Amino acid sequence: MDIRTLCLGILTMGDATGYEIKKTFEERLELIFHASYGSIYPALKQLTDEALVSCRAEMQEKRPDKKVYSITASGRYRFFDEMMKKPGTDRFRSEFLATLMFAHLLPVITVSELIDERIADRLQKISTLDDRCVEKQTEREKFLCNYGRAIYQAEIEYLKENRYLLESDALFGNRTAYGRP
Amino acid sequence: MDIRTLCLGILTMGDATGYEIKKTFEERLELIFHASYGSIYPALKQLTDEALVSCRAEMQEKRPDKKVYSITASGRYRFFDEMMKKPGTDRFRSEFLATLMFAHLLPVITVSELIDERIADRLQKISTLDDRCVEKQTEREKFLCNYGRAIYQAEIEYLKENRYLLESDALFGNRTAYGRP
DNA sequence: TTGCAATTATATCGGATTGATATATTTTTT
DNA sequence: AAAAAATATATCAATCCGATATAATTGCAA
Repeated sequence: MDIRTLCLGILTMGDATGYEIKKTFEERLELIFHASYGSIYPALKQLTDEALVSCRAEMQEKRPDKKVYSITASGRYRFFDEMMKKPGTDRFRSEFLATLMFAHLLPVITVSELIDERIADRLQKISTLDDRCVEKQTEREKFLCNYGRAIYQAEIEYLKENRYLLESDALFGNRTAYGRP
Repeated sequence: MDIRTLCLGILTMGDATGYEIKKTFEERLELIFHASYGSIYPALKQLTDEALVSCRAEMQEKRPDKKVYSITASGRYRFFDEMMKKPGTDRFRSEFLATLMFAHLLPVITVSELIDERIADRLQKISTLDDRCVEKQTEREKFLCNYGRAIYQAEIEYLKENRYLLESDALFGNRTAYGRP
């Protein structure tokens, strides 16, 4: 499953411009998939070439033309076929966790601050999800909102209960700052 | 933080070949960061050019030479500097969740099987983590193991308790298979 | 009211990364 | 004895990210 497929999926929810698709990725698919303009615009071009989406240009006075994309019938079939494939494995990259992996090479204070900030960030994310979840939405979107909530909450609890392990580990390993005690 | 930096980090734990670094990514950093040969070998080449790692070739009879990499003093300094930077945001991509987002376009049975398989997969992952966690390891690695465990467990519980939301949603939305009821 | 930041909108480019593939020998399992 | 898995390095096309360029509009605070 690539960005092209996800763009098709977003277009099953209604016509949209490239800009709006990007916003959908940010606002509703943040927990699920990331995509940047650098992949969305070329994806839409390719999909248009393959006739999986159609594109109408809405002229606007004194504004660049808005290109509104619609999914075509063959686009819907293609999307369905893609969805029926077994999903590939998750791809995850966390610089935060990578840093914790080497906590013993860092000053204790840095590790503590890092964890504090992470907890604050997760709380922030939960509150954003809560706001978005009360709005009118499908059951599916509520499901995904609360899914994110549950995972973030579990992370916060784990960090609070176990941070001392890293903070004391760093204390002992930190006789010099460069990993050679 | 890029693959180069992570390779440096792995080399702070001891000398290794490209092959061994790949195994470390798979076995110990699976929860954190993904990297393939296509990025690891070029990374090691670049790091060597910058003298952040050194490389000695161990001749082996009737086997390709093993290239064993060691981190240099300037490599350690560089790694420390990178670790002191604020970590960037997590990057996540889940085809599983993306599929759930469009559960209403799929047959109910498919959604159910998908969730069953996901739960089975998470249980499998927990059991692998458990095996690995009992082995001799640092506090940090135990912390990360149990972190993964906590997140996977939270996911399983959430799926079990809320799957009915998607399964009934699919039931209602599934009058035709292509998203046009 | 004026000026500045944010939003709407499209697009491209270099660089990073993936997943597949090629090659070749040894060890382990069947 | 044969097949599969592990050890080991390396490259390539395709994909994707983050930054940047461009440009007009809207909203808000000084």
